[in-house]
Amino acid sequence: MLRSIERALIDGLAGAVTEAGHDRTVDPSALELEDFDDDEKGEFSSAISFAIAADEGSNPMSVASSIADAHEAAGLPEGIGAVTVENGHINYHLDVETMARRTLSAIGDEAASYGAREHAAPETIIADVSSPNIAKPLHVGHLRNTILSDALMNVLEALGHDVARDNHLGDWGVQFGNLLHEYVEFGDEDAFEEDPIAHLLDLYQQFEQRDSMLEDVEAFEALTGSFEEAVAAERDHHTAAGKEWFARLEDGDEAAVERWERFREASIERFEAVYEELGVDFDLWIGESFYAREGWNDRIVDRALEEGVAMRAADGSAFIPIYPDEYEDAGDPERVDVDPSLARAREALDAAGNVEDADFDPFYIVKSDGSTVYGTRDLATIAYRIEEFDADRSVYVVASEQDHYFSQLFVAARKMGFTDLRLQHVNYGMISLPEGSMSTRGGQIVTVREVLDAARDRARDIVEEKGRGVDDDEVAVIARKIALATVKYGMVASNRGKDITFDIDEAVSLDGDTGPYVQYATTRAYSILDDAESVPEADAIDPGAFNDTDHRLIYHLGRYPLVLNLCEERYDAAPLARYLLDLAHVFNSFYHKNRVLDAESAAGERLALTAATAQVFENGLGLLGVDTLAEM
RNA sequence: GGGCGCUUAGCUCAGCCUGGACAGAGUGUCUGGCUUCGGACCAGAUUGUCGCGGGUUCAAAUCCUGCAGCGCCCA
Repeated sequence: MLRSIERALIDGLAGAVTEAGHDRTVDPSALELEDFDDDEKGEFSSAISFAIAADEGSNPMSVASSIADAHEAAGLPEGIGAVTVENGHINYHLDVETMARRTLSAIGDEAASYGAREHAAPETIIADVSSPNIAKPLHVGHLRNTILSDALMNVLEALGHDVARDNHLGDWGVQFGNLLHEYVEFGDEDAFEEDPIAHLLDLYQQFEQRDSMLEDVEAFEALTGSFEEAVAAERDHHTAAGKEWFARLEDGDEAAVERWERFREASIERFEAVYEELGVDFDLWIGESFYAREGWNDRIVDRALEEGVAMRAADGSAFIPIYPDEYEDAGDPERVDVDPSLARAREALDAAGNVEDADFDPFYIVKSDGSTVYGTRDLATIAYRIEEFDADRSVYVVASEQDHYFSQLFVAARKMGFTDLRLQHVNYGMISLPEGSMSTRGGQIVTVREVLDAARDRARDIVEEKGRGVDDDEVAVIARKIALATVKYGMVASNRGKDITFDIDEAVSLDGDTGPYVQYATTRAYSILDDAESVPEADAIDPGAFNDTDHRLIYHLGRYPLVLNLCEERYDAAPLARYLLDLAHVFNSFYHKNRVLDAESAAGERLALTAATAQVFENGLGLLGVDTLAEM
């Protein structure tokens, strides 16, 4: 409703500007949506009078008045009750009765699909989400990724896109050769059965620590050179063995593949338990290994070399050269501008003598030992998504550490001739934990398991202390849902690009801007509705019966669809999370100021409004993956 | 050495992309509110060189630019 009024206002404003004798084009940015709280500003306002006055050398106040008069004479759009001029601004005021009637009937009619719509330009979207490496536990980074991408994809689906979530597992690469080697040499069957991921992580770290051991040794100059050499030789032996195991894996060697599959299956089994607890689901679990084992990587390499997009280096590696001026807009097929030929790279290489010093960035697709890398598999994934899925957009929900990598990948893809697909890196900032909030066990990673357990324990204490109408056997279930709300809000309430400090104490304290605050408001709405004998339909109420406090709530309910649009624009779920916090504030204030049940007037109207609010909470929290609670 | 990003109240963060009317929340601190639909709440008070300098503009937290600090990536 606000959206259609906004469009009508822009058209009307453009007409009024001309009618009042001013020469100025009016675009949508000329109109601003204001908060409902301010009587002076109205709900929509325009400052276009200042720009016109500056051009004409006239007074903004009189320009504004002339436009407002012209607009009023031509007729204001339906739903706008008045136009005023204040401080040179043109302010439009909603007709509150129309707003109430239209907003409440829209929510009543559309119910669970209020806010959702058919998209004018729907896309088929495939997104890399979560994407953990197998043989390692899920950590807080995966937590943010998984929760953000789940919410974002839910929103995109609600807005009419066709979305496939692909858990793009990191299940291929030389590190699994290393792991196979460690396992064969030092692995323990029983320990693996007991807790496969923990055991594999130990082996993995053991492999990696050989490097740091070497550094330690180098630090002690007192030690003899021969000891240093011995350590280096030991390290080299294991590195070579790891590479050999990965080569065996790539060749399909039975002993290698069989073990690797065990690692993969055990990891996935553990991951699935966590995902289920988080309440998230995926459409695809393709993983990097698929592209290696099904020949997609080889085809990418062949194609890149045959078409002269990639070049061989002296050491046998192959790369696609990328020039600094090509990065801009590579994600957008309509604006991308790259030169796939190698002429420029050859010149640069001649001038510089070697790849490192040349004036381009090499995007490697084959290493000197012939094995493939990340980039090869990501190019293969793009080819697959175009050929097998006919996707319009390939989305990568990956931490912003990878910004540079993805801008290179996108340029490389364009050079490969993959021009039909929109490529988008949805990056997000790092998560850190405040000092002392949780044990990080000597600098090791903080796992999703640890965060969830801590959140659940805190939530349980609070439910036991403050819960009302909660039976003892329900405490655990409710505590779990509250814990999830705290964690999800902690991950998604900040704009995705920003690093966040996740303070579990603050998140679970349930005071102020937290997930449980929104849950609490919803529970209060349910509680009122429960006590009502019946809730009137939206078209059976008198829209003139509401007061200012009611209007404020209605206005916020009407904003909901605009908020989803904003989420799509930014590819972020944070606007939705914050909107629901706002709505909870407004609703809490509403029922404190206004009696609902047995009110002297407008009882039925406020019940209908309460029902509509509960509906919007359900819809919005549902997209964020947060459960509502009848009791808490 | 090169590139990207961040810097707004004591703390955690919106607002910036698309410039506009006194810069907003939460938290903290202080005050008030339960015989009334659930006090995990509400009402009020308090808190700012919008990192620093320069520029563009009728108008800059917002756009451009230089610098500083922090983070990340590449080498």
